[in-house]
Amino acid sequence: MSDEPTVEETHEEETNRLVAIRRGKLRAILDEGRDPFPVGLAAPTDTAAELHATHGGLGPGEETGIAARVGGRIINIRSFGKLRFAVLQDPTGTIQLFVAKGALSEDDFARFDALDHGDLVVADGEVMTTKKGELSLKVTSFELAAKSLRPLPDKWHGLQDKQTRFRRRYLDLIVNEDARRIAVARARIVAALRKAYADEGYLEVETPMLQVQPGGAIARPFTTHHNALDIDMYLRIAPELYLKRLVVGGLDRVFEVNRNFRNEGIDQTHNPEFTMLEAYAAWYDAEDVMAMCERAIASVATEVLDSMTVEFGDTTLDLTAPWPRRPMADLVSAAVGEAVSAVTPVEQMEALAEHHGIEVKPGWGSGKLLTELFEELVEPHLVGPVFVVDYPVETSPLARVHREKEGVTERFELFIGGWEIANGFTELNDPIDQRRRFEAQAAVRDLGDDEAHVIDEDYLLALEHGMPPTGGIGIGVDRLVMLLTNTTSIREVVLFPHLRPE
RNA sequence: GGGUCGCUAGCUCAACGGCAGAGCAACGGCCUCUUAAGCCGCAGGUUGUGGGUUCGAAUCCCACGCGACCCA
Repeated sequence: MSDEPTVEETHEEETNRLVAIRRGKLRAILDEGRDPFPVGLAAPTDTAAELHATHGGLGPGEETGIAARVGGRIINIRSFGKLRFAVLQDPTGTIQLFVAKGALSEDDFARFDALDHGDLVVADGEVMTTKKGELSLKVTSFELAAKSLRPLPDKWHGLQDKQTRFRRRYLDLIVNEDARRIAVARARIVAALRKAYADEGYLEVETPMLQVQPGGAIARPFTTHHNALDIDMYLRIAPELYLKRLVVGGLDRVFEVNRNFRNEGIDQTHNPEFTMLEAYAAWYDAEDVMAMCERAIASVATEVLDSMTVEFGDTTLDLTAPWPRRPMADLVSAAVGEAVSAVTPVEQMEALAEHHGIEVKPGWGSGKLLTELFEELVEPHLVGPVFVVDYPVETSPLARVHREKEGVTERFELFIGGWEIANGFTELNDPIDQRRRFEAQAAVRDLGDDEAHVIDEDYLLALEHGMPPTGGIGIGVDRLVMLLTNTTSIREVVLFPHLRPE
C-alpha cells in the first residue's frame, strides 16, 4: 500500500531521462506485485572479504558446492551472451556474481537483467571460480534489496569534483576507495586513542557542549539561545574547565573525545567543528603528560599502521619515542639570531617583531611577542615529532608557572609534519594565580581581543576547593588522522566538512 | 579580506570567437568466461547565474554564486 505514493509523489520530479528510466523500472517492479524496497530479507551470511580469504586459493574453473549468501551494491555488470558478470560491493570489498541463464528461471534471469548499477541486492549461490580464475558466486537466487533511482559516478574515474565528494559523501564512499580507507582509518585511530587512555585508567566522560560561559581555550565561540531559560549559550570551544572540575571532584584520571566548535575561518586545517581528545591525570606534570602522549601515539601507530614510521607527503616521519623537547625561546633565538626569551625587554621584542613583519598590537608583552615570532618563524618548519616546551605565561592562562624558569609555564605543544598536534601542561591549580591570569586576560579583552579568556568564577570556585597537582593534554584528532592517512586537507578526514550552502 | 584557477551530458574530460564533442554510464541489438570486456546501432546539453560586446559567445568583458590553491 505504501508503495504507490513512492512513485506518485516523486513523479513530477523526473528531471532527467536516466532517472526517468529507473523510475520506469521501479514502476515495472511494482506492476509485477514486487516490492522494490522490501524489508525482512534474509541477511547476508558471507562477506566479500571472508570469501576471498577462505577460497582465495582455488584454481580456475572450480566448483566448490559450498553455499554462500552475500549482500551489497551492484557496481558493475558485464553481459556476455547468456552470461552475466556482476560486481557486488559490500563493506569489506567486492565479489563477482556469476549468473548463467540456465541457472535461473527465465523470469529471474530477466529480473537480473533489469538490475542497474547501484541497485542493492542479496544473492544466494555456490562459491566457484570462473575459467579465468575469478572467485565468484554462482547465483542460484537473488532478491532486489533496494532499487537505486540515480546513476553511479563513472566506474573508472570515480568522483573527482571535490564539492560533490564533500557534499554527497555517500557517493564518494561508494566509488572512491580512498574515501573508505580514510573513514575506516579514522575510526580505528579514535578507537586506539580511547583504548590507550582507558588502558591507563582514564575514565571516559562527557561534559557540556552547551556552555553558559565558553572557556578553556583562546577562541571565538558560536552563540546560540536556550528558549526555556531565555539565555544565550555558547557551543564549547574546549571541555578543559569541566574536565578539571571532575579532577577536583576526585575523578583522578578523565578523558573526553568529542567536538569543539570555534567560530573562525575554514581552510585546509580548520573545520568549524573538530574533534579533540582531552585527558587529565592527577599527580602528573607536563613531563608525565608528554610521556603519556608518546605512549598513546605509539600505540595508535602500532594498531593502525603497524609501524612507527609514516609516509607523509614526500617525507617519512619517525614516531619512535622519545621526541625531543625544545624550549620555545631557544627555537626563536636561533631563528632571529639573538638571544630572546619571555622576559626580554618588550622594546627589544617589539623591534624584532616589526623587523619580521609582525603587526604589533597594543597590550602585547614579551611573552606574546615571543609566541608571535615562534608562530611566524619557527612553527612552519617543525617537521618533528618535537615537543616545544616552556610557553610564555602571557599566552598560557591555564598553565602552571614553570617551577624554575621565569616568565614561562610548564606547557608544551607537539608538532609533527609542521602541524600542531597536541597542547598540554602542568595544570594551574592555584586559584589565586588562576584569578590573576583571568584578570590579565580580561585586560587584554578590554583592549579589543575578543578571543581572550573570560573570567570563570564558577571554575575558580571549584579550584578553591583544591585540585591535586594535575597534568593535562588536548590532542587534535583530525590532524592526527590527516598525519596518519597522509592527507593535507581536513575536509578529507571529516566525513561531512562544512561548506557554504549551494 | 586580496590574488590565481575552475564550474560544459548522470560521471570524467575536450572544444577557447564560427554547426557543443568524446570515453564511461544509459537505451536497442550480437556474443557461455568477462575483469574499465568487446562489437554494431541510437540517444543524451538553459556550457554555474545574470548582464554586456559581437553578424555570431562555452569561448571576450562586467557582476554575482559555489569551490580549489596561494597570500594576509
